[in-house]
Amino acid sequence: MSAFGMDKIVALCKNRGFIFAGSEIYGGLANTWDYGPLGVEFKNNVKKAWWRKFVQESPYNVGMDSAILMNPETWVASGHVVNFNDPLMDCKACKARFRADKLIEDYANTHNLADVHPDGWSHEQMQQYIAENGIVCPECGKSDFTGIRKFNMMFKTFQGVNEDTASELYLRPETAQGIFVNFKNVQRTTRRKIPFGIAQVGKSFRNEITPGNFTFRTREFEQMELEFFCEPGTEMKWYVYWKDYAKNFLLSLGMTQEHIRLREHEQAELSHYSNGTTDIEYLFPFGWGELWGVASRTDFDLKAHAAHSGVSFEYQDPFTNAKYVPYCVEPSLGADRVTLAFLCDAYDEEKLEDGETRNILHLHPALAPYKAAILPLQKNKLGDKALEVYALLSKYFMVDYDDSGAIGKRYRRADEVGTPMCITIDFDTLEDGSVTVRDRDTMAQIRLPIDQLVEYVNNRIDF
RNA sequence: GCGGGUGUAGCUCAGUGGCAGAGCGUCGGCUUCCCAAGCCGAUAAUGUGGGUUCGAUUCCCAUCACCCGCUCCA
Repeated sequence: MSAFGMDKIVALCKNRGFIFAGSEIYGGLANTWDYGPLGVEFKNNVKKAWWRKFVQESPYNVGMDSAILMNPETWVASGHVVNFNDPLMDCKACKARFRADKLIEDYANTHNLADVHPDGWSHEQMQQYIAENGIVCPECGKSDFTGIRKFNMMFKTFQGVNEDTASELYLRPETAQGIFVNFKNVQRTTRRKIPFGIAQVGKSFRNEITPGNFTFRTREFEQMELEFFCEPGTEMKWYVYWKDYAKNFLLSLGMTQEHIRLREHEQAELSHYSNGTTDIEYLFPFGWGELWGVASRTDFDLKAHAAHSGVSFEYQDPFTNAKYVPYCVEPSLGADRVTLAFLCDAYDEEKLEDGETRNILHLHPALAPYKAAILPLQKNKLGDKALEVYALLSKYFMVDYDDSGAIGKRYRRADEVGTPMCITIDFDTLEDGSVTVRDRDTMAQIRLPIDQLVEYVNNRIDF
């Protein structure tokens, strides 16, 4: 377990403008969160870092940004319409909740009724079967259920003016399908040869039954997904490759190694489409939580869309002329989750020699909302010079300017939001054009000419 | 969704059936000028909606939100 509770993280986020509760003035809306001025910088930095490693610096991958609203047939093909749709019923006596199809399956199994498969049944059929066979609540043994309520994890909305079934749309529950349906477009226009990948960052929506743990599980969330296409038979090599690549990404941005673990799914736990899945988990204050799902998905997705749309997703290898539907390895990362993980990992309360405590975020400089704080040691006489330095650096970086209160207090303010460098302007600055750069983590101070600051900060934020 | 708990200032907490308080923070002024100094001043709150009452932040009901546990979870 981490040393600090989530309440400390939430309090810091609220106090310093990282994350606010959503729609607060109207009494809030459960489990929605708004990123404030510092939070949006921080999260954008996380996304930029991911994009740099997975698109910009990758010899294999290209990016795209697909629409949230997609033709509903997409979700029929992907299986989400069927599998994201649970028939729920509650026991009125003991308030326990069950899936009606599971109740019937369990009943069929214990009574050796091999030909009872409720998968394709209507709700009326299931309800009638439960009543006729006197299926009882596994919890309390009574037979007093509510009616079946359809629970679909996908958010539904309407396109156009008519709110009828024909204009029904879903908000995408994952970004991946937007990549799959564009596979041919991207491959043709970029002239990529297998193996190559398509990356995307974007919002997804799932009507989770139980969200919670701050921004860890919300109904609206942002994903950073890569769909990597390779030749069948090579997928295990790439599966291992991206698993390592993903873990190294977290480590290169300073995440504590002991707070990361890779959990390989058991054979029985694997989804029907996967022949290998690993969760990269982080040790949050509330326990281990999944950050990154790395799954070998075989040719399930492309084949499903090919079958449903009638469009062929066959790829012809230009060297061997062999034709095949590519296999896919999918490392899928939660943007809000990994941002929260970096935040929890960076949070610390340091006891100082004088007995005082300072709150500090040891964020990697690449992720910190502000790269530097510009602090004039004296407001009236040094303010103009300090604003010059601010103008110079703000062309390239997010920097803060703070001239209120004692210098020590301003250092603490900067420490608390993870600003890695504090640049102080003093009376010598007016004479020789040099400033003091104070390091957040070591508190060490060095003297630098103003014209070397941009290069210095640039080196510090590299990863 | 179920059970329990909690809602007072930006934060942490007092308090009362009859004018709602402190510390911290924030802002302004004076002073100081390299690690939360000091003084002066300012700032702002009873989650929401009903009910009982002459009067409710306080008592009752509902609702919303949050926390803990359960349940669920591509």
